Amino acid sequence: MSFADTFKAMSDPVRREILMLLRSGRMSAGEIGSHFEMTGATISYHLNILKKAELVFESREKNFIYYDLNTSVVEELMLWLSELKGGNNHVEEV
Amino acid sequence: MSFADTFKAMSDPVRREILMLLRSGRMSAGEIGSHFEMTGATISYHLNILKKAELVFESREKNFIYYDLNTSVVEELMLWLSELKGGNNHVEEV
DNA sequence: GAGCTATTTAGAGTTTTTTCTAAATAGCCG
DNA sequence: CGGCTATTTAGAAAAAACTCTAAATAGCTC
Repeated sequence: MSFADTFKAMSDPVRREILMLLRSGRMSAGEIGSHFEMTGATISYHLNILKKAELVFESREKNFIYYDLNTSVVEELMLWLSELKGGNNHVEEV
Repeated sequence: MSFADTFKAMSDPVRREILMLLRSGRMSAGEIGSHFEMTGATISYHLNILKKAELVFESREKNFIYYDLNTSVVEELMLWLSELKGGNNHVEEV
C-alpha cells in the first residue's frame, strides 16, 4: 500500500509497540496479543493495518500465524524524514 | 509534547505537505494556506497540531505569523526508527 | 470427523479527527 | 480611531479510527 498508510500505521501507540516487540524476532498473533490488555480481535485489527502498510509480513505455520518486522519499509520512512530534514534545496541564500 | 504526538502529527497528509513546504524556509500561515484548497481555519488547526508536536515553531512579525520547520524533532523521529530497524538485541542466534 | 486451539471477520458502539462557517482577536496603516 | 488584513478560536457536522462481543474460518490432533 501507499506511503500514507505507512505513516498512518505508525501513528498508533499499540502498533508501534507491536513493531518494537517484533524487533527481537517473529511472534505469533497470540503471543503478541498477550502483551496487551485487549481482545485478540483488536490485536488482529492492528496487525491487519500493519500488514497492509507492509510494515510486517505473516507466515503461516501449523495453525499459528507468525508476524515479522519488515525493516525495508522502515528504511523508506527514514529516507523520507531524511529528505525533510536535509532538504535545503530551494534556499535563497547567497 | 510527547513522542506519540509527533507521530500523530506526521500521520496526516496535509501536515506532511506543510512540513515539506517549510523545507525551503519560513512561511506565513496565509502563504501555507494558499497551497491548499482548505479554509484558513483548517490550516490553522493543522499548524497548531504541528506546533504542539514541536515540529514547527512560529515567530510573529508585523501582523503575520511565520512558521519554521524544527528539524531536531525530525531527527528524534529518525532515531526511533533507527532503533526499530537496527534493534537486533534479543536475537537467539548461535 | 469431532473437538480444540489460534486467529480473523462482522457489526455495533464510542471516541477521535478533520473540516467547515461564523465570530473573535490582534496588529497594522491611513 | 476606524477600517483592513492576517490569523485563530468556538461550535457543529461528518468521517475515520479504535475497541468490543459474537460468530466464522482454518488447521491441528485424537
